[in-house]
Amino acid sequence: MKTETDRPLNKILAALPEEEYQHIAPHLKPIELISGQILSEPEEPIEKIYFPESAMISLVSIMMDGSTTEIGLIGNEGAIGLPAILGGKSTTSRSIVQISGLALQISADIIRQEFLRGKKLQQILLLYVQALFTQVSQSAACNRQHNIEERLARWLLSVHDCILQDELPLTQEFIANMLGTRRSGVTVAAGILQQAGMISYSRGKIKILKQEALEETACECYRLVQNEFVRLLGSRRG
Amino acid sequence: MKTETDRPLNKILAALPEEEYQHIAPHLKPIELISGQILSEPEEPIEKIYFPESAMISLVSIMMDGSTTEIGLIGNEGAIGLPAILGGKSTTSRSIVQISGLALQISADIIRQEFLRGKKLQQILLLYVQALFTQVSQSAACNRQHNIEERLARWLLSVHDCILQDELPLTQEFIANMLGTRRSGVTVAAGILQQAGMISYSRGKIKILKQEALEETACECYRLVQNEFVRLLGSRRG
DNA sequence: AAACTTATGTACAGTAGCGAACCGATAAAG
DNA sequence: CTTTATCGGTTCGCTACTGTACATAAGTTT
Repeated sequence: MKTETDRPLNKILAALPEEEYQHIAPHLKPIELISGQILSEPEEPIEKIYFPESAMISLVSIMMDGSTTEIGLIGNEGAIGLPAILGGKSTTSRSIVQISGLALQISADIIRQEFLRGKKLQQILLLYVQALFTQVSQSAACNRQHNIEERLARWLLSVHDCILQDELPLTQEFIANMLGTRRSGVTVAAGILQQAGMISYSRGKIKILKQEALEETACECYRLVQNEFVRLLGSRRG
Repeated sequence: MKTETDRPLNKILAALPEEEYQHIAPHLKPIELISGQILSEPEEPIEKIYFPESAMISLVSIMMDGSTTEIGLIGNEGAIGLPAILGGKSTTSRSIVQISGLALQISADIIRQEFLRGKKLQQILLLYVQALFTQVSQSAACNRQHNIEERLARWLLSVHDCILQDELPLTQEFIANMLGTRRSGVTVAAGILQQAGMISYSRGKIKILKQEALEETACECYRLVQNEFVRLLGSRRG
């Protein structure tokens, strides 16, 4: 009688056939990630890959003047440290934990080795690369075309999808760093959403009250990216 | 006595070992691409991959209101149609020829087959995916943080690097569609650059006069992406 | 309870870029 | 050579957002 192992919440790992999962399972190490923790800095060699279980991580671009802009958002549908697979060994962005939670850590070498076997893991990871690519692309256009209110709504929905809780531990200052705007700009936009009853917040705790209304307020980018995640990976995410 | 084949200008193809190149060479078909020509639309299945020789292609995001924003720029250092390799079969963006020239066309199936053999072609293409990813990421942040003048200078330098001519056949209208701004905004920014003697233009022909001065005017994104291309692929590009 | 820290609310002048229009210049077409 | 189309220059009121500053409120520490 064959025993099936309990599978992680992480969608990539969960989608692997038993045989492949067994290859890497012994090397997966559960790690508690804490909000604000930095997993990697620009130019820094990437030694570990993380598969989020309940944590949420942002990829952030940092300009010379110190301003920051989020370029990607990763929850349990994805993985941090793709350059280890693509071969570049480092990135030009920072990986920072946005929302505390668990992740499974594994050595970059081991995952790359398994990737190079060319089986299901490779297939899924490449599809995920494309999904993330779409997300980043859309953000590039979104940052150019949409205003703070639309982008804030989009972003809140995306985070909500990532962690599946109705209360998000996020200060406006933090959000401003992600959206690449002033904190006061976030206050104003958030005020409008709150006035309309879509969210409520106080001191770093934001509650999503009306998901549908938020989706109407958000720009088209939310839906577009979400659809592409579903198409490519068969699951939600914006 | 073994005959080495003449190699394409395209950097990816040029970097392949002879044996691998011979696998795909018979299937490469030279195609003349004409400015304005659309290689693929959002959601459209990708059947062909293009390796630019002298042409330049832009990846463009199109919003529902018709506004466009360039998210990526591809010259002879790269390839169009990566989703064929990543497995997604289509993109959410448009591939449009910006500057006429030659490209080598090949069926997506054949390149994917060769890619899956897991040799040098895979290695190079994955590195290129990362390089392009960096470019798009940086554009996302750049679109948020930098003004038209800086972005225009960056963009002109990037195009210049892509096609290696000092005269660029580009109307301001076209550029505006790439930068995601009004045409009149481009006119003003271009006017400043021309006043400063960095460029000159008339009726769709832009000349780069002072590369160095342009680089000082451009935002840091130009250098950063260029450096990353060099690091990953050993060649210039912004 | 007082002092401090952190998060949020608000205000306001200044600016970049939008949106739209119009005009002139140059090139292409008849 | 005249007409037409395209491209670039310019203007102008308008808006969103910046940059900065200060005020209030809710937690935290002492």
